[in-house]
Amino acid sequence: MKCYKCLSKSEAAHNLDAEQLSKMESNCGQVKYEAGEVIFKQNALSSNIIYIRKGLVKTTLEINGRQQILKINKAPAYLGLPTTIGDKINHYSAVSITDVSACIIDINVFNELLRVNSDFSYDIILSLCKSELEYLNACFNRMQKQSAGRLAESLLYFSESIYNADAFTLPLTRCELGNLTGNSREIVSRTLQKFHQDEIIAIDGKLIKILDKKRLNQICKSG
Amino acid sequence: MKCYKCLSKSEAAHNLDAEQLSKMESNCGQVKYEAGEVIFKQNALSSNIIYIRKGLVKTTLEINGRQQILKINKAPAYLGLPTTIGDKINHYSAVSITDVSACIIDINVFNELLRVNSDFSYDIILSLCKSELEYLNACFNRMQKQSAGRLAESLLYFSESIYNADAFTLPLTRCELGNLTGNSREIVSRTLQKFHQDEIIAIDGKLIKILDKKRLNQICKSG
DNA sequence: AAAATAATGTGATTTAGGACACTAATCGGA
DNA sequence: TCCGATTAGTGTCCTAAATCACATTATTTT
Repeated sequence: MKCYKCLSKSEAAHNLDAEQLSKMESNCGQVKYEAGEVIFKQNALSSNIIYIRKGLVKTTLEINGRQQILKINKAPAYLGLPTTIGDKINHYSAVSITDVSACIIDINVFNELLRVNSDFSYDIILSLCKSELEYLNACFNRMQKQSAGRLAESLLYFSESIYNADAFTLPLTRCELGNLTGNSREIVSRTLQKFHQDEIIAIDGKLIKILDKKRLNQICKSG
Repeated sequence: MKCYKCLSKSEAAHNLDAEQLSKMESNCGQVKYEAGEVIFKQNALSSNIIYIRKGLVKTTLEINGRQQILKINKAPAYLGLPTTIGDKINHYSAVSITDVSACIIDINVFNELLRVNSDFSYDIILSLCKSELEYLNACFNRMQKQSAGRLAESLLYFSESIYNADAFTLPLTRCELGNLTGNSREIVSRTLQKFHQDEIIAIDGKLIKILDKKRLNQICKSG
């Protein structure tokens, strides 16, 4: 597919002219991943920028056998800008959690585009800044809140930022939800159960419906 | 002082030509802060980029009366790029923890420089990427390790990244060290005491000397 | 130098949440 | 359609760490 008529082009890529787009196009692979595939791996050499056109991807950090899900990345989004530009090796892994369509862009071409098109590079700066603000928020959330607050935050995040719906199918297992929120699998189970009992949410396996968003927000905010 | 002969210019600013530097110079204030002064405040409108030429600054996030120190920023460094470029209001505060010399750069001028000089903007992208990788590391550190591991990490950070010395004067109170590492004041006291008893460090008030770096590293890594 | 304020050290108590052990359910493949 | 393998729920126990409550020191302030 040609980049210039791509409908899921990134905000930044709208600043590229025909020549620059065709340059990108000829150095860019279009790939499809099924759910659960590794897109790139922590500690591997990083030589590509990934642009997610469709789907959800988790970025994870693993040390000493312990795994932390850093973020749920939703299309459209660049993946691994920091880890590809900021260092030679990947500081984290990326794994698809739904079916994913992605463009794999050569880092050298990407860097060249950053050099020649300042509108493009400014948009990249913007997105890096916004992503950092998100991380800081998440950092606070995880550090200063306790179990229920962190979990409430995650549910609201899925509802508001990922699915834009009160009811959704959680794309993660309880264990992964634990890795995302810094809880054990058991605590996730119990806390969700508790929310269910209190009629804040309804659960049916992975299907979750937020019944009392106000109360969930309160739990999230008060910690 | 003229920017073009400034010796503590940022890496990025070395890419600016004479004209661009003079543009920056005429829209830039040089300010000195004593330890403990607020440089910018969370929730205030953000209209300046701060460049720290000398000193240490803590960035802090406060919600519901709970405070989290996000990072100890050491000169030379830009402060608040994400919060100034990424949003209209500051998502966090910055407070000097030593005497600080800083340049206050108007955001509009800074943005203009990003637009006209792609080498400058590439270096800014680089520093944003590196800073994000640092945050991710810190995030993991704080999430997955327990008290002693987090504290060990902080001591090593001060020793290796801030002071480049085994002995140093901690620039934070026990309480602040708690806010940085996600511990209570009491646990910080007790754990430092414990390290002292085990002859891993020597303490005299704020003076800290690392005696057994190997063991401290091990505590840091194993969590 | 005295008084006020803030920072630190320490014991006792409480509690959130992790670990383990097991059962039940659900999924995915041949 | 059956079987092994993940995934989920739940009770019990235990530990790390927060909190409380003071005692004790530094540091400012006047």
